[in-house]
Amino acid sequence: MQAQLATRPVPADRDLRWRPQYGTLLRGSAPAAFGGIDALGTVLLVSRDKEVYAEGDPAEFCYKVVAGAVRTVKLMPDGRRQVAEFYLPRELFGFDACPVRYLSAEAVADATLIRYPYRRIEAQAERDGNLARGLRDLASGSLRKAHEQMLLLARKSAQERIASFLMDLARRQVDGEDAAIELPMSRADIADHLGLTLETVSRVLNRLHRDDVINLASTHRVEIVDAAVLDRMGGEAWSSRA
Amino acid sequence: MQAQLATRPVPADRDLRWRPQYGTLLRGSAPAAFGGIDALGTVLLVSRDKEVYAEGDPAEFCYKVVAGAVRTVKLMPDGRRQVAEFYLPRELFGFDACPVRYLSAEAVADATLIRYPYRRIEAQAERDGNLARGLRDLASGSLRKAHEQMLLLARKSAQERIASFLMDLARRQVDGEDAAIELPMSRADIADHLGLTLETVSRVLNRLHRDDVINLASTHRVEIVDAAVLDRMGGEAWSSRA
DNA sequence: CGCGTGATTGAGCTTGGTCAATTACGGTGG
DNA sequence: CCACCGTAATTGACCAAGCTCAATCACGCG
Repeated sequence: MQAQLATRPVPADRDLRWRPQYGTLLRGSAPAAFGGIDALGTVLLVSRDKEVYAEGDPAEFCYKVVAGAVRTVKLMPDGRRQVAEFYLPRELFGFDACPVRYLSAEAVADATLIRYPYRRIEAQAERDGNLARGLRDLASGSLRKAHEQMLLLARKSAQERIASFLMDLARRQVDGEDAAIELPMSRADIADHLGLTLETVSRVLNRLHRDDVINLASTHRVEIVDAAVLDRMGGEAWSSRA
Repeated sequence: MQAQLATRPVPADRDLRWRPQYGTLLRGSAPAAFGGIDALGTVLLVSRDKEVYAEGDPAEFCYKVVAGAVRTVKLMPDGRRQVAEFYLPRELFGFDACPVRYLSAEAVADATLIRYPYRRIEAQAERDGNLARGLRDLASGSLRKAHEQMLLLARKSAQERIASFLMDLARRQVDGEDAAIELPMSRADIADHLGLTLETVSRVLNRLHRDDVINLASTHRVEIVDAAVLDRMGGEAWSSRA
């Protein structure tokens, strides 16, 4: 449902708007530890390809994705690009405890976000040990993820990268319908996340389709036909969850 | 001097030993914010290729390198390896706020470390705001470094990777003698850090030598002949420091 | 119904990997 | 002090995964 929203442009009269929060949007926030922060947030709509923040910006806010999707990006002067991470509904980003952004964040598809003032989150964390632990877990989680991505980029084949990526998305997907994955991002985005070209991404996806490991329901929707095979393709000795 | 120590085997009667701290070893600890923690540490000697900790270990301690060098490593079941980071004298590692190690740490060369109990560091940070900020900076620094490495692995050529690596080492080197870098690690270690093969590392280093950008004084010692060129080769629009 | 962006597919090509010697170096023992 | 030995580094020849360039194709939107 919210993926629908992701693909259809919001009738925005401005690229970047914010409004007082809606209680309903805030239900079911990510880890329980973050329950207390919703009251601090305001809703923010960002349309496709618009920046949430830019490299070099002061890091005053952090965010939760409600709908749509966000990518964090690092650029080289000549245009080569690395998509550090995608953020899906319910996920938090921009929580790095740094004074200045070293990545930019952009909406992959029209996105609904909640924005929290960093200062106030920190203040809250002073009082709420649970939240403080949540923040630390978030930080250590990002670092762990980054190191997994480094292994992927340094040592995995194109097919292994795609397989790992799809299984990761499948695990993070909100809905319970096991086998279907929304891919709100373009092939180019995937390529820049996995250190490949968009042609290679396309080729590998279609090969996996031909080999009946996945089903390309549409360009932005993949159904996993054989999760076990896909998982094994990813290389790492993952931790189960059949 | 301490690089010397790195290459010459310590006459260790045991692979892994610890002794009460030596005051003299603790001078000039990394960022000023960490001044207060020295009293909590004990000295630890680890000989070449021995583990400081393993993936899966509980993360009870964190460390400072006094002499020698350490690498953090991630392995795939089939043996493919990624060296996440090297740690040189004065640098801190193992400070990730996670309950369990997701990387292993090994001595690249015989190393002298100082080991701090994580709990006590945290307790200290409760009282010492400076230290707390130091820990946060360390975390955000690692994340930033990891993302730079992701860009390197995903998008840079072999030559760019080597150039970036050498400039990074040069900047981190302790001594003032500008142009000389100690490379305590093997070509294979470098390769596994940069997502290359050891043959490619060797070829590129020797090409840079032939092109008079660097001078291979010995296998483990590189002198930078033309830092500006090397820097430019690295790709990123670095932040100066001629 | 047509148009434009994004995806797919194909045909070479390049960079870096593989395999295989050969060389050099540090450490050891005579 | 020097010869020897084992490991690590270098170098070469060849190979292949994935990139580049270039058409097509197809889907979503007006």
